[in-house]
Amino acid sequence: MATGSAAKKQAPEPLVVLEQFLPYRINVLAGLTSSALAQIYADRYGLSIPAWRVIVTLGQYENRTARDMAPDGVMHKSTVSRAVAALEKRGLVVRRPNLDDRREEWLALTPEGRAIYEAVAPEALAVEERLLSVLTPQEQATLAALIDRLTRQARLLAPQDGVEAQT
Amino acid sequence: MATGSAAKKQAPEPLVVLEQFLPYRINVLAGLTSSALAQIYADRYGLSIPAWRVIVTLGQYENRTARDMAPDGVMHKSTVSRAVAALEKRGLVVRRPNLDDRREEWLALTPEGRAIYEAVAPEALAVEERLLSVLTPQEQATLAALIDRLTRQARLLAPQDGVEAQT
DNA sequence: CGCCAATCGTTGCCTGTGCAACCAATACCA
DNA sequence: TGGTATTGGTTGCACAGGCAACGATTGGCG
Repeated sequence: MATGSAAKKQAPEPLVVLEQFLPYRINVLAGLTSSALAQIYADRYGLSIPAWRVIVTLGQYENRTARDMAPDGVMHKSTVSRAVAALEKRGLVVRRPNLDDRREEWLALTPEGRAIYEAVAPEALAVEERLLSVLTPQEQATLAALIDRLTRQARLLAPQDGVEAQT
Repeated sequence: MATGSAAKKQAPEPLVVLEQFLPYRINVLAGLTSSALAQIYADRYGLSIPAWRVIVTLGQYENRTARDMAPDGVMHKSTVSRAVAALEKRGLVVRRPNLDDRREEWLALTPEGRAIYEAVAPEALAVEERLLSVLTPQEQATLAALIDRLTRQARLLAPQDGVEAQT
């Protein structure tokens, strides 16, 4: 089996080459982009990733419930809960009870929250743009489509989101 | 200013649409693939992501130092340190002092470690394959190339050092 | 109508990990 | 040669976030 102890200290038979393993490469890319963005929304505005997502979602939809912040279970509900609590304490988000269903609450940006949103969003978009600047528009579209298909497939392979469905 | 308060409770002017924001989508995909893989190496073999990476790297290169486990600062050195310590305690990895430079130590898989490697690796590859099964070989190559270019670019935009792994 | 199940959101607990300070060993250089 | 800078690796500290149990409310079905 294999080449014994020749060449360059390669193990008997390398089954996985990490640098070519797709999940690894996606994770590395995700980490790098997160890190690039964190320079902006964390360092400069004191926003965590969950907080940033809440802000952006509310900037997009005006008012939403906490559950809507994590459309596909992308964030855990406890994560959302704490992010919203922090934003509320900072006066960036307000809650109004939903009188039709008092289990949930409406969330919305305060003027201060919207101000931050309008400051951070363009900067985030600028980072995205610099990132994508190495791809042609054509390639960007291709990438988006591929990511979509992979994401759909990954959702099938990942553990069901209804994990907490059983009491 | 835009359409006022028409339609569907859209905010004044949505600057960022989260679902189309590339860093977000990459992060979501990364999270899903990690989650799919975690079913295997975490649930079934009790390996964290850092531990998995150490095992794979050692399966690939026989012996390496701890620093080699994180080629581009992909993992923080403290993360590697603790992962190695845990693997050593479980008897999956051994350390030999490097007499030429006693600051570092050589790492290698024990027979038990290699056994786990040989059990986990094929399963991980199977997940990758199921993931990629929605793409043609052509598309897979395209994706790999695009990810590479994005990763290179992201490395320029990210702060020179710390990047972390998704859980 | 009444009871059980499901849903929204919060919180205590615990693990993982980034950060920075630190130790030991080596490299660099005047 | 001696002193300082660098590097490999570890560890205390703090904090984020997943999990699960919980309270409150609502829905569904007999």
